[in-house]
Amino acid sequence: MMASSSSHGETTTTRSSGGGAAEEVVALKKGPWTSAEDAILIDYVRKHGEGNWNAVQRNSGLQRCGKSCRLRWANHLRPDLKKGAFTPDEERLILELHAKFGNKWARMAAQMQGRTDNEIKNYWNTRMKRHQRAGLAIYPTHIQSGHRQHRLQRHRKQQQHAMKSTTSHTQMLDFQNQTAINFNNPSSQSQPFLFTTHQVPIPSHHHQFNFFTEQKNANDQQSCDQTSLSSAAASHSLFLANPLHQALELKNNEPDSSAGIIGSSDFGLVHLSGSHMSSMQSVGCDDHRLSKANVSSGMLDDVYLNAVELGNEKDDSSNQRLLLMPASKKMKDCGVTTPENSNSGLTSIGMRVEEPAVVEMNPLDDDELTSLLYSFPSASPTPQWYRRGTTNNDNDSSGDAYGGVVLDLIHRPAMTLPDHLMPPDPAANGQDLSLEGSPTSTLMLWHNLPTIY
DNA sequence: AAATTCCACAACCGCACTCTC
DNA sequence: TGAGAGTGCGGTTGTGGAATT
Repeated sequence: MMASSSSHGETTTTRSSGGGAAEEVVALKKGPWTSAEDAILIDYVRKHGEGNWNAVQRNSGLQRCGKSCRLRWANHLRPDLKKGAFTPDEERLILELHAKFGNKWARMAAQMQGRTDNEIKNYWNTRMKRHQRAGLAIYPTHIQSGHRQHRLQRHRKQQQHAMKSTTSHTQMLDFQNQTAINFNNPSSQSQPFLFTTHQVPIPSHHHQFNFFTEQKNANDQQSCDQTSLSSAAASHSLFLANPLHQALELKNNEPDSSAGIIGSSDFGLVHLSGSHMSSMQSVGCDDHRLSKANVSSGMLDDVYLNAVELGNEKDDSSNQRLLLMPASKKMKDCGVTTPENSNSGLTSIGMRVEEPAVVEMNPLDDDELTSLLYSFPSASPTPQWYRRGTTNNDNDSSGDAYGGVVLDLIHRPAMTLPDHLMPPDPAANGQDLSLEGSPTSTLMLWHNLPTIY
């Protein structure tokens, strides 16, 4: 049994020995490094090389934990580090890399000679804050449009594949036309169903919207391919790159936006809060061999994902189709961590974190996201800022700037859900997902979905 | 000049992966 | 095959200095 306590920059680690007496092992220092400590560490690495960082403390007398040593070396003492502010070229590169990778700082750092993930992360975060405050777009137009064009291209390709594909036990989902959405009864784990809800106190929402592309062979569970709705939101910055999302975030930051986002706390599709936005990431996974890639950012995974991606592009017979599947079932089948057993990989909005490489494979684009949003009940109570956005209030600059998008969203006719789209009786299956109103009612409230605070 | 806010940076923390035994 | 150590990564927090009020 190990216990740690920390005070005045020192962490004392004790280990209870058999007799019950606590044996003091070591007092590890915390806080800023001194030049003397740096010298010891540099000397140690010069003699022994990098790695085995826990041995540094044992062999050099440095009262720092291995992690701290590694970090200090990697971020400050490494001889190949580039010091000083980022050059304009580097700043441009960061933007491009972030558009490509999302918040994968280590991967970005790997592309930037002499720069550390921490540096890039700090730069990005402060820049994000600044831009958020100023209400500016995160990406310059050329990166934004380039990225979008790239994704649209892929999307069209995927759509062509989908159109060619044959029908199987699950119906094809056409996001553009909002047809053939298969919401099967979730009471049966084997049945496809869109939602999994878990009654977890905010902010740990696990309300997921999972989408799977399925290979031709429906029985080949290993070849399943899962992406999620949040992939359309991609990284935080990609999220913000979308005017709709910008609008959402801007609105959400308003003092009077206490009720929620996307028109309603009851709508709940997107849960955002300022403090959580930084963790917004892209989402997705591939087959079960790639399930680890869902949470890993390893280069080998990248290589593999890229290979898969290339293969998919070349192989017209892959016929990937978008399916709505029960998240827990499908994800288990794919070897993907499910909300039931892990919080990891979930964004603050309850969306699953995706490997950026899969973002590129993701057939969902912002358009599909918007289409999907349309597929949800829209006639929900809206907060003040939301209603303002719909009235073209000229005094509301943010509503003005993004009003078109928001307005379009809310002014979709309230949809009615057929019986088979109705969520299950919570009492019957233990799921706490419910709709308020009749299936034919135009007012449907998802009253247990996440809200914005 | 003092107080407050903003900003950049360093460091820590928790989680998850990989490797070895 | 499972456990534990080592390591990497991303998010968050703490801190000191600059800028602003």
